[in-house]
Parts: sequence; structure tokens; C-alpha cells
Amino acid sequence: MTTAAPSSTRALDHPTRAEIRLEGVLHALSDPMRLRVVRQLAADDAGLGGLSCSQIDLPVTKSTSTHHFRVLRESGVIQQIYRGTAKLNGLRRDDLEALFPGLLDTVLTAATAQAERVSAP
Amino acid sequence: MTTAAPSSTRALDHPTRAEIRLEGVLHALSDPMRLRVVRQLAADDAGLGGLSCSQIDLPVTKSTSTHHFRVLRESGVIQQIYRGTAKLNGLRRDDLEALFPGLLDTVLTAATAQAERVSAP
DNA sequence: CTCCTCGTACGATAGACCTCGTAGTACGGC
DNA sequence: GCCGTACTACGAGGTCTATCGTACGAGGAG
Repeated sequence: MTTAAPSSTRALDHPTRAEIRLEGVLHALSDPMRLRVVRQLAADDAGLGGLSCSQIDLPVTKSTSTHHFRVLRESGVIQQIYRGTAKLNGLRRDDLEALFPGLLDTVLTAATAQAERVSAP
Repeated sequence: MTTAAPSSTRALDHPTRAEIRLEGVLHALSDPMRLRVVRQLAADDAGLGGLSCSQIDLPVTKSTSTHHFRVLRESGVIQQIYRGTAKLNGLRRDDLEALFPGLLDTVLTAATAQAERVSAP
């Protein structure tokens, strides 16, 4: 069938706040590619409301990107909304902060520190 | 044996502080069993200097326990020292705090919060 | 309308991971 | 010296993951 999909607004499945699990979040963040995504989203976070998938630079194919975005979404780390042909991604800061206070910022700070440490002379 | 193994003090391979990677730590903490180990070690941390493997209660076989302890050690989360026939485990709080300030405590707090949330009525 | 871009779905593959069981080594007690 | 305890090593099974390639639907640009 082509199936009667309500095409007005394609909706995506997100876990509710209560469904977000710490192990899932940690697992999502433990992959270098996904950590990279989260860092880029965090950098943008202050200025805008979301980045499209293609705005985020990853050294993998599109299929793999889609996979990582899905893992991030299903673990509750990011939120995805369709906007025309693009899909906007944003961190679920409020939910994460309510569930695990300070976790996201601590991980982001740690990631930045490590990046500087690794690339340091 | 024939091989001259210095049996005086069996040494275990630990990563140096500089070798500890954030992704490795997050991955180590993203497994429920290992998170459980870390929580028990943290609970003991104030009182003693280490718990033997068998003092930590895990619903898996010993082989599996050994595996998880190894992952925790090789990722730099815990330190292991032989003491006679037992092996004492302790968190590497200083190293983790130096590399990723606040990370361990934030995760431990989050784990406790989630445990209460899940088992709550 | 036609095309082009954005992202998805599906299948495939190779590697990692969690779990276990059995056999083996190191150390302390008798 | 002999045995029991504590943990390890090795191998195996089953599942999950990361990556890719190709083919497809949805929406804007011309």
C-alpha cells in the first residue's frame, strides 16, 4: 500500500521523559560519531533551535548517519522534527537535566577537555 | 612453568591516566552489571580501600564477572590489586576526577536517582 | 511537470559484546 | 604435601552494532 500515511506531518517516535534510561544515554554517548553529533548540536544549541542532519559533518555515509541519529533519538538524547525536506535535530536538554542533573554538561566538558588533550602538542 | 614469571606480585595491566578515553569510560558505565559494580564500589569507597570480586553481588556467573571487571579495569574506571588469593577492586576516583571533573559523581547520582524512580510506587 | 536534494528502508557483512561452561593457576590452611 | 577457595583463560553460542550500498518516498526549485 502505499499505505495511508498521514503525510501532513510525518511524526517520529520519541521516548517520553520517564522512558529515558541512563544506560541507554551512556551507550548512545559512548560512540565517537554520536558524541561528535552531540557536541555539534551543543555548540549550536545556544544560537538556534536545531541543525539538519546534513549540516552535521560526519565521516560516514548517509545510511550510517541515519542510524546514529536514530540511536540518539531512541535513547532520548535528541529530538527530531521534520521541516519540509530537512529534519531538524536538537538536544533534549530539559529532559536530560531533569532526569540526570549535570550529566550532559559534564560529558560535554569532558569531551572538550579530551579533544584538547589529544590534539595537544 | 617454565617460563620465569615473577610470581612475587602478579601485576595487572592498567591504562595510565593519559590513556583513559571518555568513550571507553562511558561504554564501561553503560552496562547495567558494570554500573552496579561501580555503585557498590562507590558505596564502599568511603569506608575501605577495596572490595574483592566475590564481595560484589552480581546475578551472573564468575566468568562473566571476570569479564566485566576486566572491562572496567581496561577502560580505567577501576583499579585491581592482588592480595593473596583475592583481588581488591577500587574506583580510580583521582584519575577520573582529573580527566573528567564531576563525571563519576554525576553518573552515580543519576544512577541512584533512576533506581529510586524505577522502583518507586 | 520535472528534476534535484534530503533523508529512509532494506539487506548484507564483519566485528564486537554478553553470557556461559569447563579446565586451569595461584595462594592460603590443614 | 594436599585440598579448597578465588579468580583466570579459552572456547562457543547468540545477539547487537557499525558500516556500507542500492533503491525508494517527500518536498522544494526550475
